[in-house]
Amino acid sequence: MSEQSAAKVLSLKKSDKTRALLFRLALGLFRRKGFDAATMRDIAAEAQLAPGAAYYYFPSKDAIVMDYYNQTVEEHERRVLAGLPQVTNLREGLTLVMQTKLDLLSEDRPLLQGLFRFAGNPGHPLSVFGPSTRAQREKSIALFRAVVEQEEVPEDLRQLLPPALWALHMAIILYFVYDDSPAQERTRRLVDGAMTILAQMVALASAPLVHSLLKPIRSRILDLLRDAQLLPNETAGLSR
Amino acid sequence: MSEQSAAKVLSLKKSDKTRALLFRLALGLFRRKGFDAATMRDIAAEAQLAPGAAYYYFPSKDAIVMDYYNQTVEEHERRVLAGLPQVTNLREGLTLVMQTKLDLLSEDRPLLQGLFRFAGNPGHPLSVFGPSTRAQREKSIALFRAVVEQEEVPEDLRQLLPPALWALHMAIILYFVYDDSPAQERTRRLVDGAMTILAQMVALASAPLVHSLLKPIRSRILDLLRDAQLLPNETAGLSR
DNA sequence: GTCTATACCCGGATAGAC
DNA sequence: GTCTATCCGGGTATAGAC
Repeated sequence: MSEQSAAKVLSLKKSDKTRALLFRLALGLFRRKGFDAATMRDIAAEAQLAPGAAYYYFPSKDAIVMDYYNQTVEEHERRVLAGLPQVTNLREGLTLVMQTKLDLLSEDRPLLQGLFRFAGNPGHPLSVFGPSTRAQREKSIALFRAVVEQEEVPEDLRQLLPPALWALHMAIILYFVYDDSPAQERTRRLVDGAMTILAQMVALASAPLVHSLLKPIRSRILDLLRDAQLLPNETAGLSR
Repeated sequence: MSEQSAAKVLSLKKSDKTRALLFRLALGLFRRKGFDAATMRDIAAEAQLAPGAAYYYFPSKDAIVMDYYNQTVEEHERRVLAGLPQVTNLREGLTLVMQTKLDLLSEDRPLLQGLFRFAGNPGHPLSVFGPSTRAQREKSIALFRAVVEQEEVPEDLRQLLPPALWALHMAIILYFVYDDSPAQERTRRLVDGAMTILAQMVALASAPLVHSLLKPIRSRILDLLRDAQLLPNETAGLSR
């Protein structure tokens, strides 16, 4: 390995610094002004660069959001894995995943517009439900799976819960974006309450008697979701 | 009432015709090319008008979608009310509301991007979850309520179900937008299956024994949703 | 390889003419 | 009332300076 490439790996080249700076300033602007109002010109200007310079580092405005999305997913994974050893039951595990995510996004509500904007656009690379974000989506679902698998949970619930929880988590983020209570404490309470109830329902559904009683209905649900390709079997999620 | 205003009411003035024409052509373009790709210039050109002329009839491109939204909600209500007398049980009622909606939207999947685009933007007038679309949202929820109230359903479920079903219906429309199976039959099957299972679960939860068993958990859910302002009490939905 | 200056172009919107 | 001409902002492309 040459000195040069060693330097590339170890210390940040100038371009990396500039890129990071642009990214940081862009996030700041997105947060302060919202995704639409913050223009590429603003971003470049804040870094005291010409507009074109920004395009040297990011092929498009969306690409910045894509980076943000990736970074968020990775940081979420890191924090959840760090907290997982302290978890002793399902409720705590679910709460960990959800609240950690909200911690991560706490400042980013105006920015999330940029992510939701394409949620209804199957072809768009930034669509959170689309094929191009499948890797991130599956990483997210895997976090829920990790939490669920720490428990003794019936097989069908093990399959069902992770994607269902991910979907719920998307809905909660949407709620979070709309929540104008101070520090979004309303969302926080909702999460705590919902996770408590969910854990109770899972426990109830897992109790032998109820479990066998509900067996047929659960397998019908599984069949339905499989047919709808909503369970990550061979083809995952809405992504196909 | 003067002749003039009588004429205004009875027959369409030229401007009304032009407006209707523009609206029709706009929908056609939105459907064929998607919301983004269809420009106001396209729309005006198709009506053989100058771009600015379109703005005489619609204050913005979004306004066309707003009209579409209103029209859809109203037509949905009309069709559901027409079908309601034939409904004999909850499953049929739920299926009626959902499938009728899909019938209505069957050609409009590319256009729905225009509606979903602002779903994550609380301030935007077109946001389906926002305060400005509250009237339409409540009309929609009322359809579900009408269906639920045709049945003998416990009080707490009566409160819970309509908004929950509306939320599910939004999720299904999202699924529908992503569904590339021929004629979206996958969504159709999903709806049929989901409504069947839902009706079974409601029946199960209403059975006296199970009902009292589940009483505490249901009331906890109600409290939670009320605190989250997700039930249309004094303040409705995400709309506040 | 990094960046500036500038231009392109689209498309939503508007001022004002007929 | 209806429409033409025009504006303006912003994402993006590019030519070339350093």
